[in-house]
Amino acid sequence: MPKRVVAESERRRRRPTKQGAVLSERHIVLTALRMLREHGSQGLTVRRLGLALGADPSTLYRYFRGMDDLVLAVGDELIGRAFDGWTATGDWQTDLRALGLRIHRSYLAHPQAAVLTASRVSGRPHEIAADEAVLDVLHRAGFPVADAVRIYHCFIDQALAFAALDAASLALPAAAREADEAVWQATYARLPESTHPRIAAAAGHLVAEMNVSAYPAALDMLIDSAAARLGGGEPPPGRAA
Amino acid sequence: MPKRVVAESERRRRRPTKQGAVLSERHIVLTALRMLREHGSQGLTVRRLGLALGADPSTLYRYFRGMDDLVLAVGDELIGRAFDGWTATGDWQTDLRALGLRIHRSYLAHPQAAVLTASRVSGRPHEIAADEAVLDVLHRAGFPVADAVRIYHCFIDQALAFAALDAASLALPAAAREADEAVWQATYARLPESTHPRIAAAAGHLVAEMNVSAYPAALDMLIDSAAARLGGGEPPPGRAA
DNA sequence: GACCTTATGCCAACGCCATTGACCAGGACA
DNA sequence: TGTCCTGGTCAATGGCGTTGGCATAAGGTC
Repeated sequence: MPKRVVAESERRRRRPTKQGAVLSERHIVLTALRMLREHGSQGLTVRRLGLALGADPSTLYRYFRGMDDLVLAVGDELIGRAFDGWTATGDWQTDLRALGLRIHRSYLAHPQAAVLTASRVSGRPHEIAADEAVLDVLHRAGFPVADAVRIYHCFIDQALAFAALDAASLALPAAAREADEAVWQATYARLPESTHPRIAAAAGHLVAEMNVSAYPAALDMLIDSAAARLGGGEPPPGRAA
Repeated sequence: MPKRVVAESERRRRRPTKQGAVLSERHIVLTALRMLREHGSQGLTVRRLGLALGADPSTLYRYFRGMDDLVLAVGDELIGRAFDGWTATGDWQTDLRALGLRIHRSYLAHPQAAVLTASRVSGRPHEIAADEAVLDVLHRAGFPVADAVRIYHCFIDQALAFAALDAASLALPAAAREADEAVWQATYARLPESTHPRIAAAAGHLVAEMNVSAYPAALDMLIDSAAARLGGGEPPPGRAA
């Protein structure tokens, strides 16, 4: 039993598996991502992963403390991908918007993985780099540090929170997802005006609106509000109760 | 095997269980809620639920199609509670803020349940009532229907998304949660200024800020932005890519 | 190239889990 | 009182994560 997992950087002996595969943290993470895509967010199991890797399931525990540890590593991979090839333009609103959309898009590219990881904090390298980048954009925009931290907090949580939410519906198996959309059409569009006047009045708009993500609009509202505060010299909203 | 679950309203024979308990949908939902609190978000299992109810585990399938169906019912219970005792004041900003905070608070009162339910759409009665209430507030505020729908979408998704995100950290078992916070202190506060200047400069603020929810501030920013649009006559932000 | 250490892969087993089909007790209603 | 069928129980199936013990070959040293 693996009392302690060996850190990837200190790994020396890369013994091939019975079926000839050579394992590594990254190889396992990428395989996990593929399995999540193919089998859904419930479909990542140690046994299946072992099968896909050509290794005994228990071998995983030489690389990760358990399933949960692996999931965090998968999440960090997604954050890392969001920043691939990004460079700051110098205009903070443009940069913030681009970063938000990149994070959101990166998670939604792997909805089944995003469901498991988007609400987790790992403290892994890519995550830290992302935080530094956002704080840097706000600093250059001229926000005092206290305001920058508050806006940063709203920004990063909003991005992750919407990623998790939007991923959840994308990650549903096709059948369930169509059922969900059918619920919107069938349930909401059919509510009588007498009991649900606002829904009835908005039914057409709702069906169209609810099939796309609200994140871009919500992000723009956040940036708008921050910009107004920066211009007017007021502090950003504090936190209520 | 229960090919079809009998609707609660059509249930007639309430046969007591071997151990004398009388079951109902709501009783099961409330028990599930209690078990989630006591055993964590992974701790809701059919077997344990049966034990807690004083019934055979398989009995659950007479009331819900499966675990997933039960989870949706638990979620609707939480939405319902958010609206308990709420009445509109007529001031749309006040009302919207109150509703957002109520939803957020209701989910966070049961973090382990919120993790499972906050990103799910059920189409159940309480959920529909909530949608009607929000649309009604926006309508009375004077937003044209298209704008109202877009703001409603941002509002409801942001509330649920933050609820899910914040619940996730609250729902961690005490040990893991302290480890998470320790990561913040240890990892972030210790990053050298040379490689992570912005994090280093903001370290003190970060440690304080990251332990509370960003939702109230994010909500205020959303309302601010909507108010500016209403005043200025501009439409709210559309959706980008 | 031989030897030693030990990292790393494999095996078997444990105790969970959700779900199902067959069965039957007993409440509802005629 | 007799019939029907809801809503309980029981037993079984095939999965799951995780662990302890073991075997073996990789890498370092001489």
